[in-house]
Amino acid sequence: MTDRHNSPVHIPAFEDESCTVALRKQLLRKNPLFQDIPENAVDRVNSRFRSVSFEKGDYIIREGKSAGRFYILATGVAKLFRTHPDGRTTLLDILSSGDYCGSIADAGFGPREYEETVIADSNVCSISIGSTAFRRILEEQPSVALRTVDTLSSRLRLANEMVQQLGGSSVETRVAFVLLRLSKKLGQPWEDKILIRSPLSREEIAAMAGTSAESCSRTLSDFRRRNLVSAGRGWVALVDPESLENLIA
Amino acid sequence: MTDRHNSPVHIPAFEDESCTVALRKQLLRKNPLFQDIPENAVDRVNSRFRSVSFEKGDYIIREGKSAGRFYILATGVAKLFRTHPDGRTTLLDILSSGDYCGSIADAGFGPREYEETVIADSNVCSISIGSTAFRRILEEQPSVALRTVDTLSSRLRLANEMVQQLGGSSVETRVAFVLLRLSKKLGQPWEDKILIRSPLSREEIAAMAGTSAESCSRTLSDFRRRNLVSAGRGWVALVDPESLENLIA
DNA sequence: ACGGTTAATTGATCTTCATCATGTTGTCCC
DNA sequence: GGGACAACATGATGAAGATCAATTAACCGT
Repeated sequence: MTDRHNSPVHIPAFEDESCTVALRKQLLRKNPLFQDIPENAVDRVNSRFRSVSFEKGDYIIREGKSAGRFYILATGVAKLFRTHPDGRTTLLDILSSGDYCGSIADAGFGPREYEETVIADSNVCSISIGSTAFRRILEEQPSVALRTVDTLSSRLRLANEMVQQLGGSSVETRVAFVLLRLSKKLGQPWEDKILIRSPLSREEIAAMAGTSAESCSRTLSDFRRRNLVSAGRGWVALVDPESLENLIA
Repeated sequence: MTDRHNSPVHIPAFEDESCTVALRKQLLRKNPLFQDIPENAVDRVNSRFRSVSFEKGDYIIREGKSAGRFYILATGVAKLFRTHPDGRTTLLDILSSGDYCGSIADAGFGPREYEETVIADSNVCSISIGSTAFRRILEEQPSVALRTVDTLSSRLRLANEMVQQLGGSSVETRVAFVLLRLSKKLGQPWEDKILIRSPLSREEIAAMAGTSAESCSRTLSDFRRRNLVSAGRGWVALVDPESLENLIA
């Protein structure tokens, strides 16, 4: 387990970023959703949001609670999951800066309660808006609506890919798939590898890949032997993404 | 196997509907996406679509083919699936009247090729529009954009539910889940039961539930013994949806 | 109504993976 | 730097389900 030495747990990616005012202000313009709104509309849109911070471990949204707000993450990471009736949990995604969660649909359409839970996995700064107000923006700013449609389409495609993987692949393939997906989203170069910038236990990878923590551990050990990944307590880095990609195809 | 006698294969649900002009014209107004466009815009929007028919077995869209069109089904059913590299197939959804498929994103955003395949499972009439033209409608008619966002959100939620099921449940649960989902979408009362209005082989149910045709058959046999479903060659009807629902929870 | 075709069923076997149990090691905190 | 705790690793076992094989019977055409 030589991998474990010189662990990356303390490199900046894993530290809290501060949630400065400047950052919160610039979030809108950096966010894909608002990329092409006209200059003169930025302030008006911006003023409708308010900022909200969460401590690590806080619920951002919670299954069963009454829905109605929409959040965009500025800094930090959060975990999006669904809970089975028996208490087990399926990790659907890890959200980071620019990602959003919550409900867009309001009273008329869709469920009145959140069906997913989002928990801050580090300190998180976000901006937030009520669904109804957000819908007003969508009406007034067609470009935002188009971007929203695009982003939702893209998420839907990812979800469908996941359904395909879970439905028809081995544990090895599913774990490889999850790692690649996370690295594309949260990857950061580190010592010739791609480090996944999020605390990530075996249990959590397992919850994403639809397997058990033990099987996940075995698979990672195997990947390590084949020099495909480095992994330690709470972190994973990809050494050879191409070969992992081949495992899936 | 007394179930099999008096098969429903020939009741109207399974017959082709004709694709009349009147029907095609009314499609827009019945479709959720266009439900609240102003009266005076209907014709303008309508004129941008063109109608396309498909014979049973035709490809409507095909993985790997260059994307760029958007289809709304008027009559008939079609199957939406993804193909694994090894040729196996994951059935993601069964589309029927009012459902749509294809790409909304155009050149700038998203992949240039379809990532899913849709095959007509009966004769299908649809209306179709280029992605770019559709985006123009989204820009001009905010209500359509909102509806599109809502529908995508709803589909995404369904996909996430599916991920949860596939990731953490037994074959029995997954099959029950798939049957319930299909019955909600394609259910039709028939002899005190809810018939699923679509040709549906064990293989296809299996492809949706992420299992093998044999396991699916065993599960259905068991459900039949417990008086939860009726099923024959190519069809399934729910006898006791409540109990099936309990299997999932 | 009668065969023929092919989906569906059922049984037997083998593989994969979840689970349980136990040992190991990184990380945190002093 | 050292001890404690929790995460991780790994071995053994069993259960769920995939796969292979053989039989049955639903539906179709005539």
